[in-house]
Amino acid sequence: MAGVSASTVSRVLSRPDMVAEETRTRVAEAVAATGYRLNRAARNLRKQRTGSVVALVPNLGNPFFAKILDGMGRELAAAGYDLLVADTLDEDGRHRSLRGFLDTSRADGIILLDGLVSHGNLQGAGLPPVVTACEWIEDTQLPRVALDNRMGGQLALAHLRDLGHTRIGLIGGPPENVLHKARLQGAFDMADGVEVTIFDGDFSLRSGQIAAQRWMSMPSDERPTAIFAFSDEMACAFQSGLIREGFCVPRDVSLIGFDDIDLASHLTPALTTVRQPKRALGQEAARTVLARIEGKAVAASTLLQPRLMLRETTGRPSPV
Amino acid sequence: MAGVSASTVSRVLSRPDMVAEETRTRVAEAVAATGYRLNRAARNLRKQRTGSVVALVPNLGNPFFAKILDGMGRELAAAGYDLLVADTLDEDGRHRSLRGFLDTSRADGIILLDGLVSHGNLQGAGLPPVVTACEWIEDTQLPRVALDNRMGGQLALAHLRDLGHTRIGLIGGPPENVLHKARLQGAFDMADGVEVTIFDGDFSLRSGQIAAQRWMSMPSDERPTAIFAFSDEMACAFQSGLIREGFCVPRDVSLIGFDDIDLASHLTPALTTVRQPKRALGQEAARTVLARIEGKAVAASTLLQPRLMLRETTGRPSPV
DNA sequence: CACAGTCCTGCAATCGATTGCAAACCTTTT
DNA sequence: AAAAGGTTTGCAATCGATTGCAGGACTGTG
Repeated sequence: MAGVSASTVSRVLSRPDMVAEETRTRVAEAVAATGYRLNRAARNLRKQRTGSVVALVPNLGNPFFAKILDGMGRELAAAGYDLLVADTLDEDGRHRSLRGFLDTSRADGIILLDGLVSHGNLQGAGLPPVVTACEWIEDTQLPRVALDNRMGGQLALAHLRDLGHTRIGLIGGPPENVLHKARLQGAFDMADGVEVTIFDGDFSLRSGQIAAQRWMSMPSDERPTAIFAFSDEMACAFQSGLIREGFCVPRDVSLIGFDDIDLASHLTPALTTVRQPKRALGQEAARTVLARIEGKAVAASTLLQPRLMLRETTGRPSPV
Repeated sequence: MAGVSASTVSRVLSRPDMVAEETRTRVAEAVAATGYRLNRAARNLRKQRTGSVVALVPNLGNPFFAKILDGMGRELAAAGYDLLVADTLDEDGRHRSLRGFLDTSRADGIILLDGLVSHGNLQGAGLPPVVTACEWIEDTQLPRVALDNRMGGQLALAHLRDLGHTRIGLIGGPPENVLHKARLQGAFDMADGVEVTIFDGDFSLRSGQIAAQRWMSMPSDERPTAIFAFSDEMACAFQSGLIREGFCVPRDVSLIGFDDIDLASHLTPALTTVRQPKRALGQEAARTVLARIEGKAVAASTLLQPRLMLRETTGRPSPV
């Protein structure tokens, strides 16, 4: 050692101003010389905190969540917190128990990105603060950070309607999904005088492909002249399904997606879509848990604004 | 309590067979009734472990890594470990110090997915075991889990050559990148009698776009008749850049990518590419750290096999 | 009945950092 | 010179689970 007690070392590291100049440098030298590293488990035990935040995502492999986690991770790292990630779904797509994560000795805060978790699990004393992000859980008081999905739906549909489309198809998500419901509502807000057809979907490429088949199988005078897909993946698969069969976008059908994934602008034709500020969502979610961890009050709901990205897949309906 | 000491409770939870049947149930009831939760910080302190593994990735937002993390996360969760993620790069793309993570009180093991970390940081006693995955660090003994990138390069180039191409362009990665070097080597292994042109790249969409411009600016009798891009993103941007100017794939140029991202098969035309088993890479990396954590010996290098995914972007060179 | 052998449980030390309290030292004022 | 105030440091308790060791209870055998 440097001839001082452990208390002093601790103080040098946490509140250096409390320690005399000379002692401080002596300790600092000893720390450097011995390569001393603070033991986090001991600190956590004593301080009753963990220094980490858990993000619970339905599917870690989804690129959309990757961008969100990126924003989240940076914000947390800047505040000195670690980011722990875990799936809410097991290999078979069933929700697994989250009990293990809802534990103050595991994490100081939880960011939940899955809206289909039963809120029973999130009740009770002694849990770390929970914030929902991107998705949210209905009938619950948990703070929410999300895109204004309803507005997103409005933007998309208004755009198509403004172009003159009166038969519009929607490729939605799972019916229970809150994003699906909110976007649907937004779409219907703007659907006066529009005939809306719903194509089932689940945000995946596969379901976009299926929607394409269904569209092509419809009599041509009944086909929607425009499609609003609730994810870029579905839009992309829809588009490629059609092009593969000789249809042309936007000549035969206008198409608008949702998310604005990086690839959207590099498709041919480039995909018109509703942009979600993904990194900003992650950052805002992180800020919100951090505030809750520090016991500050936070807004019940933080809505970020979507933006319409006009590119090449939408146009006026063909005459006739 | 249930009328027993803390020791007994601890034993019920960790080695129940050591405890009498009756005591065990009594304790179990008390645990259920009081909602007792074990404090992980205390356990970690006592056991000198953390129960978590850190994955250090160059860019959390990259969908490619998302898939890898997915496989990794599942494997680790099954073994009772948490997955912590952190970026090796700061907002400006500079490498930040990893000292903080190389600490046994932070994590029991490290999976490093960035090949450009100077190995000086990874030396020294008292560090948790480090395993490199996907990328690796040259001149170092760290265990590696990666795709056989050289083989991937061979597959791609052999395919193009077999189709009859003799002028082939490569869109590479950053020159220092180990993946770039390995794929390049593989490509040259098969380049007998082939005139190879290198287009600079960095795996990003943007660089694919730039390569497209360069290709189009070449005199048509000097243009490579086939392109091998070292990432699907670059291939995709290259393709869209060309199509946008009225060129046709594979009529005017054959194109093969690398990775097999989900979208590859939903582009038009669908992208021929070299598939990386992304989840398997993550799993294998996880298994390897776990083995190292348990002190087992592991292979110095685990290579997974790439697979050629034949789709629509490659064909024979046009006559003339 | 005594003794050995099992089985179960509690005692107490331990992991390493933090922090309230008080002692020690130093400066300034009366 | 003594009292008052301020600064710096160490002492010792604390966070909660784990585990080697020892003692107590119980069973079976000679």
